[in-house]
Amino acid sequence: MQYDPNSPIWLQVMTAIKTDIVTGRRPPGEKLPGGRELAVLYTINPNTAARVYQELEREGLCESRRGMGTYVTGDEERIAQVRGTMARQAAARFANEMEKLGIGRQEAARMILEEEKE
Amino acid sequence: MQYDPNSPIWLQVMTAIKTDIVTGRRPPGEKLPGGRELAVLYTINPNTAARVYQELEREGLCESRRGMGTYVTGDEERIAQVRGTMARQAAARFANEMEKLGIGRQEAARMILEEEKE
DNA sequence: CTTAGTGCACTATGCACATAGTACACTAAA
DNA sequence: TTTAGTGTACTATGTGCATAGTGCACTAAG
Repeated sequence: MQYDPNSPIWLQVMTAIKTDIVTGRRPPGEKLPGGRELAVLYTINPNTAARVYQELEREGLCESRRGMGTYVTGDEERIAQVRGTMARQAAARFANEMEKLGIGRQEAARMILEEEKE
Repeated sequence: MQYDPNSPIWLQVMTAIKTDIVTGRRPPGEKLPGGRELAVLYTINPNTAARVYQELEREGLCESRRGMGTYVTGDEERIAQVRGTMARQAAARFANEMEKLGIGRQEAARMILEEEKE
């Protein structure tokens, strides 16, 4: 994984796993990799990995049990709620950025539809 | 101005001024506030303010002249180019985020058009 | 020449992040 | 009971960001 130096690594890894959860790639109740294993998977420090799970737990997306591991929450309503929030926030941020650039919603939407994939 | 603690302040202030330049709120050739004055305007440290101008100069959006101050570049082509890049990058980032959430371009564009303003 | 404003280059401190390493408590399985 | 895997809690180090403060070189205006 490629990391942006202008943003904390724990936040970037957290967002990646968060996305896996809300899209169902990591289903409710599933066991997540152990802290030490996560560190290897994402080439980060075990302490940073622990931070990732702490923050995910704080958002109600997973539960850590000492000696057993960390699991995706079974609260599907919460997961759906977070997914909606993520989408709405992304849209709001984009609309805001474009507005600051003096580009209206019509034009912004058009750019999304016609955008080239690189 | 409100600062996001998960991103460097110099980058946030830089983006703000960059936006002012590409939208014409700060026209080509205009004198920008002095480093010490900028620090007061944005409630940041003079060193951080200096960093902002250094980075803006590195992007070819302003020119600093010792003893005279910092000025918006007169290269209007460069300004237009940066504006286009900012818009395209914002669109690409948004489309990518939505794709990761399993939301297609049609739906993403619809959200932009129908998004509520808060 | 003097002065004010400027860019620019330093030193120093505090903090968060990321790293490395160690240790302990707990759980499940052999 | 022993063992492996786990979450959790420490200490310690290095780095970048942001802060504070000082000083110097340069420019334009008085």
